[in-house]
Amino acid sequence: MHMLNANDFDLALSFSSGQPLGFYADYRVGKGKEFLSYVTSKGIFRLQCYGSGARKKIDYEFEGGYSEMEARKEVRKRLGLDDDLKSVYKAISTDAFMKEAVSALRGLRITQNEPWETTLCFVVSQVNNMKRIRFTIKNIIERFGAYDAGIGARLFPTPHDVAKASLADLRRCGTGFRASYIKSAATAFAEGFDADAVHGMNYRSAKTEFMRLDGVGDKVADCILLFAYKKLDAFPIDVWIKRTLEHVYFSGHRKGIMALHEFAERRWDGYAGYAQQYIFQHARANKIAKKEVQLKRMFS
DNA sequence: ACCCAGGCGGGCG
DNA sequence: CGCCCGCATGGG
Repeated sequence: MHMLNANDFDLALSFSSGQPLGFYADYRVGKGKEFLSYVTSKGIFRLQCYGSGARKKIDYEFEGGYSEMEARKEVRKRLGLDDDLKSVYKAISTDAFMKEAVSALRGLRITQNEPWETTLCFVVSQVNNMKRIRFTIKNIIERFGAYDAGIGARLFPTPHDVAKASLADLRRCGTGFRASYIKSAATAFAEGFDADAVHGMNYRSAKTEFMRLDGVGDKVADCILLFAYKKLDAFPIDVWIKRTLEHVYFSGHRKGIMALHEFAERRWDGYAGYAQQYIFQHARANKIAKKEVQLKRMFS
């Protein structure tokens, strides 16, 4: 068992706020500890989180193709432990709404996941809900991941594993109309799409590169850049973000996606991705702007 | 019976 | 560019 210090890290929030980790990891609470386990394409990690504030600790163990140093780096990176939250909070606490969100969600971090895992998760996420996204991703792991007898579990399926699946088999995982997008993205990753090269690109170029994949548009591309490449200027705009920005900053007036991108870039320069995650989670937790939408619909 | 869910691609003007 | 539609599927 190895140990890490994890100041200002809230595992439950980071896990449950719609990030890839929350789509394929297992999480539970007990005995004053939180437990998290997740598979990668190379192995498995099991974590225990305990303590609070500046004395927060994480014990972890791993199996699979990782050296001690690689495993430690994997956990720190995966959980976002090296992010300087003080700087983040300073940059995104631009108004009363953001201060309230930060105050309510202190310790929520942006996780960093593998590009292929993240792509699969967010292609599956489109016009879908959290519960079914988790259901579908777990089905895909169970059905297509290679069984590792040493570990006693299925690893996260590689692009090749998924590319060779039939559309019908993908459908059986609950993917619905996204099956062809998934197969197409898996094929691209398996046949030379250079996911590693994207690390060295700026946000704009990286986004253009990912949007060439069938089934990856503006929103999914931003999710991949944020949650796999940690490009903090990425700002995924889903229905919640759109409604909430319109509600909080534009008196409820409707705005186009591009206008909202420009707004976020100006307002949270360099940290828009973090702002987005706090807006998303805070809006959902409090159903902000949702009742208003329903009322409008009733009287229109 | 309807609406909604971390959208996207294609067609139209 | 903008808007509108269909795309599976389960849950309120």
